[in-house]
Amino acid sequence: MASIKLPDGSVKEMADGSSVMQLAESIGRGLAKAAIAANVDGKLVDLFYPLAGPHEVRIVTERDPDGLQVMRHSAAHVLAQALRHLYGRDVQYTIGPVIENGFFYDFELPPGFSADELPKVEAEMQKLIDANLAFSRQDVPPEEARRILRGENQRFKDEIIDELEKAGEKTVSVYREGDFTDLCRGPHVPATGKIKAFKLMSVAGAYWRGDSNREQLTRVYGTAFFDKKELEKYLNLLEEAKKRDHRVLGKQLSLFTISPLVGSGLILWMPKGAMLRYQLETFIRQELTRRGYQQVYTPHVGNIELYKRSGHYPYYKESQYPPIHMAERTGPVAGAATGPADLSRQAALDTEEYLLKPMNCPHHIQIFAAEPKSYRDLPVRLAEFGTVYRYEDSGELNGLTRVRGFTQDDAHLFCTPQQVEEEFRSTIELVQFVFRSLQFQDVEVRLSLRDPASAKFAGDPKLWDLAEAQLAKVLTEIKLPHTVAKGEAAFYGPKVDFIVRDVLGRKWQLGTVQLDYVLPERFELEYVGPDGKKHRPVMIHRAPFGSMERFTGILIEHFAGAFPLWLAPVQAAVLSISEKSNSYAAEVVQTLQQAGLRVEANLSADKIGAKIREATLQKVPYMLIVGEKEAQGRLVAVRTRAGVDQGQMPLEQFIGRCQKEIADHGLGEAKIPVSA
RNA sequence: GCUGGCAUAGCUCAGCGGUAGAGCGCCACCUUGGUAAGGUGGAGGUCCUGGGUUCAAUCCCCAGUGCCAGCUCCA
Repeated sequence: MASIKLPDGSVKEMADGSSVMQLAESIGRGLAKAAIAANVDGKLVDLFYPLAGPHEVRIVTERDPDGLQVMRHSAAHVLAQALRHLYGRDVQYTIGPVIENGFFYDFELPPGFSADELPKVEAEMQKLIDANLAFSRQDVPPEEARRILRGENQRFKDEIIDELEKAGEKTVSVYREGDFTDLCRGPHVPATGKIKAFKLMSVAGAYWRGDSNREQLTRVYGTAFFDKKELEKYLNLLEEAKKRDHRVLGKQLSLFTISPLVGSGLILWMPKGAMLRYQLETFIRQELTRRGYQQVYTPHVGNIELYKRSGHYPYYKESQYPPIHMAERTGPVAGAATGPADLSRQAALDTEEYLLKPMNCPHHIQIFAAEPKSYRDLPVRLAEFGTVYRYEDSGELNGLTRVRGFTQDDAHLFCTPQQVEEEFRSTIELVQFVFRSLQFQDVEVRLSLRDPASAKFAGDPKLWDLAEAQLAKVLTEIKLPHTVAKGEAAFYGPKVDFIVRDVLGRKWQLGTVQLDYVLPERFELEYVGPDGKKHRPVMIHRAPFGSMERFTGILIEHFAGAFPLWLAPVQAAVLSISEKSNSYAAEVVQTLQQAGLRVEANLSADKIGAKIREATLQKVPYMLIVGEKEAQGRLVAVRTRAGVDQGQMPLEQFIGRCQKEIADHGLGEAKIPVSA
């Protein structure tokens, strides 16, 4: 007998070999109808899975997130089947997993396949869904699976089967629906009719096995839901997300631009974007002063020897702008060497090469090393908004979030080994403070460690172990939930990264705190300890924003362009009712500017409705409507960008409220109360 | 870097083998209007760049550049 324990704690006895479906039916017709798959002892299985002996079983239905995943995976199979029908047996299907908002499947397709074909593919899929083809499963030895899939003319599957075999699998599973056969772990929906609403989203390239040296496949993305309304909701969400895209808002709100003539990935900050950035920088600067940092400035280039010494050059040669060769300036004409001194000078110039700096740490290290240090001086915290240049592959560039020139809100802390944990803790707290101040909720904290198997990581493994242990200890002490990523460390040390998503769901690393025992070693940094002897300091690299460009990009999306008052490039728009009120409007502007507020006036011949509309679209926090009534009483009529008419108030009162709102960085959905 | 798509007015986009359009924006005039679009007129284009096919190319072909999506990479 199969003894089935259900989620409500009850136990059901069934004949051995009874299927999950039979179990569901025995519980209720409704459940059987809604059943998609089942969770048996923690494992997802098909409805035809046979039960024997004691089990804990939970029927997975359409309402269960697992059910959605199973159905989407089945949709991927239907996609493959449809492509096979349309393009023949040469179509190679490789892998087709479920992803966060849908699924994809990678194919080798006839050349010329493009997104234009998707409607045709969708139509074929719909036919297969309408046919309500049942899924079936067969467990076979690897050799048999190989034979079956070769019979289907599939060559990529061999490689997958080989791996499964190597991993010790004695049997592998093959699923069929209608005339389509695929190697698959399962489970699947009972029949294709369970796929109620689906859409193919896009076509893109992808490498077989994610290896850029191997076959380039065609990846078809799709999504599916149990309900047409759910699908529509999702598609609407995507539309809304596009409107928040910082590249779109950056243009609409005149925040930044990129000119191909200047260069790809090089950001031109327009006045409004620059003001936003200036406010962020001011905010950080104040924080740094409070926390005992010292500001420094360093140049945008550095001798290549500096980076050879630091180790950056060999590691990151690929993604640097090519070195500037001085030799090109000292050819035969320019050289005109006449004496031995000139010759040696020219020889030196000939070999000199400069890099646009890919990072600031080597420069800061030179500042630290410029004067002898005592343990009494430590920790030394050197901060700079340092602009760095990295030659990213063209395909990587993306608005403000992936660029070739960017400014880090960088700092390097030099401390004694005893100070490491405290300094590390306080920098983590600084990053958290920054994120909190900007109302970021959804931040992934990632502890990035080295991969001992990789040659990428420099320095003494013992120091790595120490550094990694220190980071983990601090994270545990401050109870900061985090993920761990092996192999993601910087070449010189482990780090804690703060990662957020953009509106399209892509993850970006913003803040970072990195522990480094390697660079102090390479540059032979030292300080004199209480014992009068030389000791080696430890470095912490940290950037709460990460880069001003990327952070600003994410911030634009975060606020959908409606920045809190303290950040808004224009804080108030003064709108005159008619040109008769223009002189008072100008006076209001001047008064507000004198009070330190950022104001724009609209004195045009437009009607007030049009002026309000324009300022609202520009997401200006406050609109001050001024007509003859206001002019007489030195008043302003306040309207928020959210569309709330807050009525008239004395000009001075408005200023006072703004100053208060700015000072406490309150989120500016125009929260000035009408009374008080 | 790879695969695919796209590139037309300041912006968003339509269009066609016979040298080009809309809406918004801009400018001017009229209007002086009280909380999300007043009216009229006007200016504005190397149809991304370079080759090729053609009597003729913005359109078709090739190459390049840039952008978009994904992959790969990522300090």
